[in-house]
Order: sequence, then C-alpha cells, then structure tokens
Amino acid sequence: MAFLVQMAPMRGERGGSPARGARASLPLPRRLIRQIARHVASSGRSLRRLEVSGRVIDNFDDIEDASDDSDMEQSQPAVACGGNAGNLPPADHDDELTSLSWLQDRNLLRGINLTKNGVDMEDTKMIDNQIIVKRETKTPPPVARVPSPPRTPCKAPPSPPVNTHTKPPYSFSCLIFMAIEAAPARALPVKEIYAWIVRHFPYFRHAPQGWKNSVRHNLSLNKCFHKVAAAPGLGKGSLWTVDPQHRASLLQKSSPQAFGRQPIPAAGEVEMSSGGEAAEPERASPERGERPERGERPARAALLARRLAEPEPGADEYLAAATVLAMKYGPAVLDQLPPAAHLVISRCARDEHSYSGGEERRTAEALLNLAGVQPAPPAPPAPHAPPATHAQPAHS
DNA sequence: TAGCTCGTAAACATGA
DNA sequence: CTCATGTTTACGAGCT
Ligand SMILES: [Mg+2]
Repeated sequence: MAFLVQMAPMRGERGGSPARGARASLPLPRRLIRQIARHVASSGRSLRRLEVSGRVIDNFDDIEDASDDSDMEQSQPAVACGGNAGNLPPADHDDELTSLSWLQDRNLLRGINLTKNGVDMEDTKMIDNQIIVKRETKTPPPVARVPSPPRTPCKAPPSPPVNTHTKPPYSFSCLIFMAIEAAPARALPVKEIYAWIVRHFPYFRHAPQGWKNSVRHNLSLNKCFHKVAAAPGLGKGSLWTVDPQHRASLLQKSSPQAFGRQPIPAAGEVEMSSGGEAAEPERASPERGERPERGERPARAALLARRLAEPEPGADEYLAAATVLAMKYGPAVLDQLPPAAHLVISRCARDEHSYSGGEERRTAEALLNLAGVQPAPPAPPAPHAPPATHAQPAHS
C-alpha cells in the first residue's frame, strides 16, 4: 500500500542559510532527527527506493554500478535535474555474490547513495516497495558548481537532486564510522569498509587513489577505531570496530551541536513507542534539561515534528523518507525541500522477517549514525521526568 | 598567532 | 617478489 502525505503549502520558509560551511552541519535539532529515526525504526520497514521528482535518489536495494564509467558528472548544474533518460537499472539483480557480511543488512538503508540519472517524470511513479518523494521542480539557484577538477568536499549537503560522484561532505572518520556501524556485527575488515564507502559514495569508485590509504591511516591513527579479532577467511586483516567510549565524540563530529532547542513545542511530547534505549555511557552530556535560546528552528522541522506527534497513516513512511534525505544530504535538506512537497511512500508490506529484537534497534542506530545524530537519547519519552538512564558503564 | 582537524603522500614493517 | 594491511611522520589547508 502506498500512503500519500502532502505537505502543507507553507511557503517562504527558507530560513537563513543552513549548512554552507564545512562538513555536515546539523541545522535541525538533533532531538528531532533522533525521534524521526526512532520512529522510522519502530516501524522497521524495508525501504526500497527513494525518488525525488521521479529522480532516483536512492536504491536501497543495491544497484551497484549501474554502468558508470564515462560519467560526465561534471555537468551537474547544481540542482536542475536534467532530463536525462531514466536508466534505472533492473535493480532486481542481486548484489555481488561476494557475500559481504553487510549484505544481510537488506533491512536497513541499502545504499545510501544516489544514482545519477536525471529522470524527471512529473508524477509520482510508484513502484512496488519504494519511497517516492515528489517535489515541485524548484527553481535551481544558480549555484554555479564549478566543474573544477580538484575534488572539493561537496560543501553543504545540497538539496536533493544533486549529482553523485562528488566527494561526500563526510570526513573519513565519519565514513568509516558509518560503514562500521551499519554492519550487522558492528565490525568490518578494512576491505569491506572500502566497499561500503564506494557503494554508498560512488565518488570513490574512481577517486584518485590514495583514499584507501587515508582510510587505513585514519583507522590506525584515530583512537575511535579499534582493531579486534582477525577476520577468518580473509587474508590477514582484522576487524575494525568503533570504540564505544569514543562513539559519542565521533558522532558529535559529524553533527555540530548547532541547535540545542527543544524538538518542537507543537503537539506536545512526541512519545514514540519503542523505548529500547541503549545504555550509552552518555557521560557529561551538557544537554539535558537545557534549552538554549536559538529559536531559529526551521519551519520544516515543525512540520516534521507534527508528523511525529500526530501519527497518521503515512507518517512513518514520510518520516522515513525525510530521514533518508537527511542522512544522504544532511538534515539541511529537510528545510530545503520545496514548499509543496509530496512524499509518497510505498513500502513493502512483507516485512515479516521478524528479526530478533535487535534488528529494529540496529536500524535505528544506523539511521542515527548516518544522520549524524547520537543514538540512545538520554531523554526518554517521559513527559517531564528526567532521563535517569542508569547508564551501563560497561556497554553490552 | 597557536592549535586542532583533515586529507594526502609516503616510508616502513608484516604477513599472505 | 607482490599485495594487502597497518603504523607513523610530515606537510599543507582550513577553521577557531
Ligand atoms: Mg585506531
């Protein structure tokens, strides 16, 4: 079934210039994103595809290289979704049989990467099991994206329809982190970290050699990453994990505190169901009952908050799409979405995978990580009661 | 200016 | 020997 949620025509939001600076910035309240993620996770459905204006943004079903060699990416006029022929790959194929462990992740964000095809059919094409985010063809600001050869970090998570193959706005630390966190075992050999990165950020497929060196360099140098048991079967490599002690800081790095404001005043507390909190050390968490001023909460945030608060039929899906977008382009996009945006989501009703409990939670965390938000919210849904999360020093 | 984070390059060391 | 995996140093660019 497909739900259709139509955004209120609210216009003129725009709200300042969100992220424009360096790496991923987080213009949306983390709390909000967190809730979104949790919400999505609680509904634990498998997303298949995300489209914006008919343009495939994500294929969670792994499409791998849908042929891209002569990629003429340097022609991306910033946003203007060209009228390129939609070449969505069969997508029915099965991934490389290399049996990467993370393949088991089918349930969560498959491929956080966008395929470069400028399809632009004006209507909501809803294929089975997919998420479609339809949006008005917004007027692409003349962001003149210089085709400059030197790869620049793809500043500020741009609005949805952006070309792939640009250097992601995430640091290697983040990329590695995401890769590891997205893995079922929360551990990966360096090779698979490479694979994850390439898959999710095609830019690296043809990126000048050296990035792998950077990855390894980062792994060993960064205290956040630890080497553990050696991976059997695979050469001599070891499995890399994220040090739970540094997890928070790592996450923080990918998401500047920015707002500290409350999620959203509207619709009273958002009491998401699932309360599976993770006992994250959560030390010295300055944020708590605090509420710094800074009321420049984006309009979109309010809307999302409402959706969270008023769970309606398509809420979950809507949020799922929003989260995916946030993950991919940075929370800023949520505020950049054009006024009258439709989010049509159709999901796969056959989610009876019935994984053991952890599954959904993993999904939630993966979402959070990818969105650059710290999981294990210290503040439970409780209306006013303080977190009181009896932290478990020694994680699980 | 000083300090810190990042990205790169590169020299080495090991083990397959 | 070659390749993959790790460790380390060194440097320059940016940002605070
Ligand atoms: Mg390390």
